[in-house]
Amino acid sequence: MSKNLTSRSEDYSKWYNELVIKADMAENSAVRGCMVIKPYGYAIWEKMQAELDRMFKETGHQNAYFPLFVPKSLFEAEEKNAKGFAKECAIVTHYRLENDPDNEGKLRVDPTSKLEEELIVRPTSEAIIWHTYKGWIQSYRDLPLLINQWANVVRWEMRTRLFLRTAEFLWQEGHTAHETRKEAMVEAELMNNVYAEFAENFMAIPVIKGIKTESERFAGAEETFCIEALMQDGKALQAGTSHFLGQNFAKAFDVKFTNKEGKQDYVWATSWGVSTRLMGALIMTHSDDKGLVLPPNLAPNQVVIVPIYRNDEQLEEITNVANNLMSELRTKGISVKFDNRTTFRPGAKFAQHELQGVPLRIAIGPKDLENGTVELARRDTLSKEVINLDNLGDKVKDLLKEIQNSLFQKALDFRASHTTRVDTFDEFKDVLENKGGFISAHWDGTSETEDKIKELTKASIRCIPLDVKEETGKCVFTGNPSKQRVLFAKAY
RNA sequence: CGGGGUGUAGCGUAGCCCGGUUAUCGCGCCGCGUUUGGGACGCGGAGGUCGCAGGUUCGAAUCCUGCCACCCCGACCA
Repeated sequence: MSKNLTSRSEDYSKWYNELVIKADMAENSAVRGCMVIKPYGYAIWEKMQAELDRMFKETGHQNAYFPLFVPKSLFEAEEKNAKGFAKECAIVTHYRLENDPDNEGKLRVDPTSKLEEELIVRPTSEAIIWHTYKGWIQSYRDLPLLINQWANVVRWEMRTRLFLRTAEFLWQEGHTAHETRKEAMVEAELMNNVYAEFAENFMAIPVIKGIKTESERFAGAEETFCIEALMQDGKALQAGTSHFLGQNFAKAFDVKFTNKEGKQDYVWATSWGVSTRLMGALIMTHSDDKGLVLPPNLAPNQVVIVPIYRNDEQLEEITNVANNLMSELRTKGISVKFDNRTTFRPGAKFAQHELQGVPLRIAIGPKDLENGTVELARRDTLSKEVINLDNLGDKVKDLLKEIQNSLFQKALDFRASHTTRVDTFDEFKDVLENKGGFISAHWDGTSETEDKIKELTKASIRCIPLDVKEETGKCVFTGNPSKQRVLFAKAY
């Protein structure tokens, strides 16, 4: 089995299992494609949650929680949204089991417990939330309503892929209500910017901000903003979306307010979300054949100290040095772990910490005790140096910052070298097949052309970048006039 | 749901075509000892419904039938 992380998606699955997540389905269960998030993986998710939560609150949002179950009548209220998700819903039809008279010791669904109305396990929460908002919004004084929810959702996909498309996943979903179209649009773009900032500054993943074409748009949205990232294997990954929902949901759920002029109007809405899919993005952006590479901002442990010793006296001395070092690092806000397990030898520990992506490793052995030094090793470059203990705290702090930046820069360089401007369809196919990555090409703006290209090449329009300058040209497929280039890629 | 593939110990596997001792090997696990600056070594040990059910046979991991599960490709996937 190939260990090459940069080749194909199946290989990533191997690493997920080894590193942070195990897909562990119950035997004979109808539920497929669920995931177990192991403690180390969950610690990373918690880091992401904490930072996102901070950013949401800084932009005026509050957290709340809404039910897992959505009555079918509410679910179907916004037609487009319902239709978009109809094919991938888990549905609760009964509420009780009973002993199976034909099968000793087994249970069966009690047919008398059939629900009057089926409950949909939320694939997203617009319906239940907008139903609730109706009771919360009467006046412009109740607006804007800026709420976020951390939750799990279920989407019964025909085919799942660990991390990137699991049947159940964790995410946050923001749902906001506004007085005006303009304000809602500003909010949708603002949150897309928050996601971009988070991806780039915190996760060290460069992203393209853009809007989706009509056919890739969220069901029920009028505009979908997105951030698109490029993975090491040349495929694109939608890392987050933020939707301007117009008045669609307000109308579907009858959410009206009295405006400053005393007139009734429907509110304007947005919704936005990122999920545990970001952990897939993290792995596929930075990891190498030795395992995970974590940006320091996301690492549960930024530094690990490994003692190397022959006897108890040496261990004691090393422990003293390590304890001093740890308190120095901790006062500088650096998270550090002393790996003094006696059950593993140093080499095994090195390999384990590399697998887990700990950004910096400090080894302290007998030679270091003599010389007042330590061995400092970087996970990202795999380089090692022996340095003096003096001012080690500052050195470590600087190095962590440098690793964070260098991971981002490396990913950015990769994206730049895998973004190709293309003007003919032959070239388009050639680049897609032999190089991969983003293709910047002219498009005539029609869904027909987009569909046709997707059918022929499996590449879709990932987004219409927001920062692209207008440039007249001819559609790469039809030759019809075009005003700007869009980004194509094969996507997960 | 269509096409292809695979099910043997916690993981990865040999054996299957051509039926025949106690089902192979590696990793991992447990015990003892020696080790410890890049995944240690020696000795000893535990662990198996060979996916499930039926059939053929003196005898089935191996042949036949049915079923189940998983993986890949497609359909599907804001």
